[in-house]
Amino acid sequence: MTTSEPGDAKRPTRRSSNPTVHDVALEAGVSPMTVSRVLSGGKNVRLEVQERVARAVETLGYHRNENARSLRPGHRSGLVGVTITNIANPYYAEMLRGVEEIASAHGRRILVGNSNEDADLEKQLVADFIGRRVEGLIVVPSSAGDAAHLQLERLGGVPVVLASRAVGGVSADTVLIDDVEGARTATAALLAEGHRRVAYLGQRSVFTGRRRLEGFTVAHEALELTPDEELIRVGQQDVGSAERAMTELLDLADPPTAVFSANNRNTVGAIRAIVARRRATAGTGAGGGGDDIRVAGFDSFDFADIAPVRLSIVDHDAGDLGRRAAAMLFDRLDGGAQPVEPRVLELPVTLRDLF
Amino acid sequence: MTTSEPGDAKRPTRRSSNPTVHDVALEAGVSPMTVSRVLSGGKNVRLEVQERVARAVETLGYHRNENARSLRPGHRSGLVGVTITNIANPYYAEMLRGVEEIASAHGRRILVGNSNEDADLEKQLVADFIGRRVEGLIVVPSSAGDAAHLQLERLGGVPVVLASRAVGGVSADTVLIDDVEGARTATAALLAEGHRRVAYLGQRSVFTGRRRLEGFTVAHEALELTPDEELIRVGQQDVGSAERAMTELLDLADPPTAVFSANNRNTVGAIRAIVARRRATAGTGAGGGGDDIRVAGFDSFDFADIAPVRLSIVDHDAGDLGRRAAAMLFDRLDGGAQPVEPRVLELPVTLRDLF
DNA sequence: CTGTTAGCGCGTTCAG
DNA sequence: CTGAACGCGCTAACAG
Repeated sequence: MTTSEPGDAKRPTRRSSNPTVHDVALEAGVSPMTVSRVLSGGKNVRLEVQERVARAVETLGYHRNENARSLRPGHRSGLVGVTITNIANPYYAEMLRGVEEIASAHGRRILVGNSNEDADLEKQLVADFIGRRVEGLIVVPSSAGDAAHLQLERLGGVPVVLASRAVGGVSADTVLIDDVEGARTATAALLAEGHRRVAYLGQRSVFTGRRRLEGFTVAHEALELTPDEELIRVGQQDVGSAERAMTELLDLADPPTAVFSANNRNTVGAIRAIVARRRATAGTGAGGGGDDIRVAGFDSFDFADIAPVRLSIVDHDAGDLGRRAAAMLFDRLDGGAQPVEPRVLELPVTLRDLF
Repeated sequence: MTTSEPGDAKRPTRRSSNPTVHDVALEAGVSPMTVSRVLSGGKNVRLEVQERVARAVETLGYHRNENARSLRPGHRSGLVGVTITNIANPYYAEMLRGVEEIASAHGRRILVGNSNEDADLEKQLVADFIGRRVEGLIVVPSSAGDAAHLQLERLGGVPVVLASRAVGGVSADTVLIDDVEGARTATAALLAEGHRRVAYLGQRSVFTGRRRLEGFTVAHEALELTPDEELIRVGQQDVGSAERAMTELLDLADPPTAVFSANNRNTVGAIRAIVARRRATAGTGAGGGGDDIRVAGFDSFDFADIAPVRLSIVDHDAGDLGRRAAAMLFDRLDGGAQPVEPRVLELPVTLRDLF
């Protein structure tokens, strides 16, 4: 044993490291336990002693070690894990803010990870979060790969809320937006105006994309129409590829007269293509394609209301999505007795004409 | 050797709680220490035993408790705290993604808090983060209130990197973008085109706002001009108020012929006002204000390149800001011997004409 | 190659 | 009103 200091103190007064209750106790001339008591409200401690301790805390710049604290039985970590497929996406950023707002109100902090649509990465994140003893998880599930790691049993009983997307085979609390209805309404509006060649710009591999394509199809079927496969373009992830896809559509022998776009990246790309075409054919009197194309799209964006096309937007509040998901989680965490079976919430959307 | 248990187990086999090394050890028929060894690479453990342990881990759904782990001396928490004035702002969202990317590459997770431009909230967040033993902090300092809590001494030696904004009186690593130069260049471009009544839309209370206004002023002074105070509008936080401010400017007896806007909210608002005015005076031949106003603004946005005005944009990469800030932090954390004095990095911007 | 001991910072339990 | 002891989960350091 033998660090064997001459004046051997049990604790060799470490300057560099963080001060502990012990250090504060020394400084205040009391026992660690008294410090602990003061820190948790000061019940049963003389006022004078409380002040002495408070002063010591101040002098030493003491911060109670939450990690050590959460080690005690019964104590919770105060942490919630959030994994998002792309933090930089303004939509999810707003969702994240909603989550943070509610978590904060419930005295929790959020650990945030970016899964980049990669199920393996997501799995690692979740495992790490559980290792840090998060009390719950909010997950925007990645579209690619297996999702077995989200099974409740695999999570060691940590409750999870799926946001924005559901996952096949995983039964958990889920908050979605009404993708099908939004897409259906928007498409129906285009068809009602008489358009019969309506293009679809979006995804098919992502959950929301599938649902929005379904709404697009359903709207057609309600009028006993069948969407032309040639007009369905999927897989564009960014504005650039969306613009190219739209340009291709405009170049068709029988181009669309309207387009429904399943997300704002595609909407912006489509409008760019339309504007570019309009400029190109400006003086020619050709009128070839770009003019008076009607657009409807999911999700708003900065300039939606002064876009130079006739535009309708399927609106919904990402912040609300985050708040609802968080509320659902804390309902399980803090609420009393909960129903065991998972709940699915589908948030409504509204169609807004911007012309 | 004493499993020593007729009746009394030291550990009463808790089903509900998370399994521990102890539980895994029991399941695998080894000691906790062996489990620990396997978990940290399996050095000096027979392969057969490793497999047995691995199986036990799998069966029990064991996750190593990182909080307990980080309690051991020398061990670090693997956490970095990030406070942002507004997570939902796409600009900061992208910055956050940059931070996450680098943190992830360095094996750290990020704790994220929203300060909402409130110094008190920011202080609480920072205190809480330190309580959780974050290894470092990345802070977008709030504009309102005192910032004493960001002093290195108050932080108990936890390194902090200030991002996007500096703070008076706080000397810490800082990553800024070149606000002054960006604003100067953009304004100079307008003046070079002959404009003599150039408006300013932005802030004065926020650090970046002050710097951008400075650039605006400097550009004028370089030509021995003085900006007209009447054309300087500050305090608009959102698109709506920016639009109103711009409308007021257009209503002046001697309206501006160009406008420099210090952020994208203001730019979008300005363009809206201009477009609205243009529409209102369309048939009248009055030409009153809205037409051919020239715009230059800080920060890009969705539709910048098809905006219906002559527009220039001061561009910079928020993701890069985040990556640089994080890199600076990890330079101190993981890099060997570091310079003690704080470093300030000013990222360049570029002016881009979109017409 | 494997197990035992001890203690990281904190707070509950029980004595004084 | 205050303090001592114990253990939360984990892993260096030291036996064996």
